[in-house]
Amino acid sequence: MNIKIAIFEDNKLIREALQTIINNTDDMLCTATFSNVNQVEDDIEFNRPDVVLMDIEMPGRTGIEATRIIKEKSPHIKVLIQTVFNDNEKIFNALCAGASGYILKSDSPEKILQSLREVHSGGGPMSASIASKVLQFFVRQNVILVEPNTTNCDLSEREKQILAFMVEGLNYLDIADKAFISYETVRTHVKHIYKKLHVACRSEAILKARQQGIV
Amino acid sequence: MNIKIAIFEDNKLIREALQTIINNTDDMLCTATFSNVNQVEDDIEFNRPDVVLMDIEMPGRTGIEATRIIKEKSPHIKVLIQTVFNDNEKIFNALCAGASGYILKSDSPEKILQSLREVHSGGGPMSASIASKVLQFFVRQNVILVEPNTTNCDLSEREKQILAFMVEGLNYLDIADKAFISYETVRTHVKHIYKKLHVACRSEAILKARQQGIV
DNA sequence: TGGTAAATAACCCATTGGGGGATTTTTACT
DNA sequence: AGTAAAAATCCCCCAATGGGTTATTTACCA
Repeated sequence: MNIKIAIFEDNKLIREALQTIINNTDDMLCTATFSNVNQVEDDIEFNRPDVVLMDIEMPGRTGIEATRIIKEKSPHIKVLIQTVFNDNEKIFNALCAGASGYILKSDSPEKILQSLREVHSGGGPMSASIASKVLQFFVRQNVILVEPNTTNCDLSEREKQILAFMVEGLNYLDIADKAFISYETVRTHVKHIYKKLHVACRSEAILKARQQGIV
Repeated sequence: MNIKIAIFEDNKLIREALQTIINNTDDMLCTATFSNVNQVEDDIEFNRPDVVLMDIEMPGRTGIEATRIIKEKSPHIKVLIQTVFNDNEKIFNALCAGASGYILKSDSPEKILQSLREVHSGGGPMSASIASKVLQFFVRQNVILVEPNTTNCDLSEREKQILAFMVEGLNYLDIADKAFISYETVRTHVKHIYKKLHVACRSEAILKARQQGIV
């Protein structure tokens, strides 16, 4: 029943402190600790934790790379990133790598334990101040490029069909065959689709289609 | 020198209260107030504010639509969204529409004035609790689709130059002129860039370049 | 000193995208 | 019912893009 936790942390003192804290908690068990992520694939393979507490800064491979590897191999394992830094881009990268939550090392033990429980139950704990900065970073960096469901979906049924074929990777000729219309008609539809979606090329249209669930 | 502010707010009491607060502040001037956004194009055209204080919920066209229109026509105008709601999706949509910041109507006048100054100077004020919720919403909704800095940046200096020209919107011929090389060489570089960035077309390359700060 | 990477350049060819224009069918609205 | 708008269909022209291949020169590194 206990939450099985693995710790990746290069600092021995911190590592052992975390282990002690976790093992003195009723509903948790620290089943393994590691001082680096160089064998993270094997470590995870053999240890099978529920949650990984991951230091973002480590000698050799970083915690972000390790997070990506873990989430690729075992998407069900939650990763809680822990760091001394408050670096928007690092946090951003960690989130992209699949981290479930993000806490600071300065957070209290109670906060850490609570965050471990939260990620385990599917939540995404993150200190509000961190979240605010990251969001601003997103907006500034134009990471948020999705136009939400407003201007689109005035695609006609036929246009949606054509777009779906495009998402499948078909070229105009193949789409023409599948849709029983001429090559030129496909092109006309595609032009209309681009205008309505405000895109200029195929891959942008596909991106939007996916993001907005038009397909 | 004053920050010129336009208010869009359907509630007359709130609208006039905001106007009074702003006009009693040294560095700000409320140059116009509107009870709806149905003529927002013209309103902005004639009024030319620095910052727009926008109610998200209004009869007729919503503040989100208005925000998108404003940012399309006048990207330099900052929009500060104000609402009684704390709805992740609404906030998300507002951000996508180009809003610079997001505050609650329950925020104090001081907070509102401070936020107006922040957006005007390029910041993105947002209550930390709102940001946290929105971020979690993003992660859950898989809005964040960006592959962070992993495989790229092995671009050569020359390739980065070419990519920068592409970001500026130049075509092959113009890039060739600017870089003092032949059209064909530009094309060769571009092909290499695409391979290294794992993209298949110009706009994808530009997207990655922006997101990963290669430019 | 030989191999590798980068920069340069050229060729061929298919596909794509943008600009028109045109006709017919369907839908919608008065 | 009649008309206007939108959708669907088709065609042409042409510039730009993307992929592949090959080749030469330079520079650097092991």
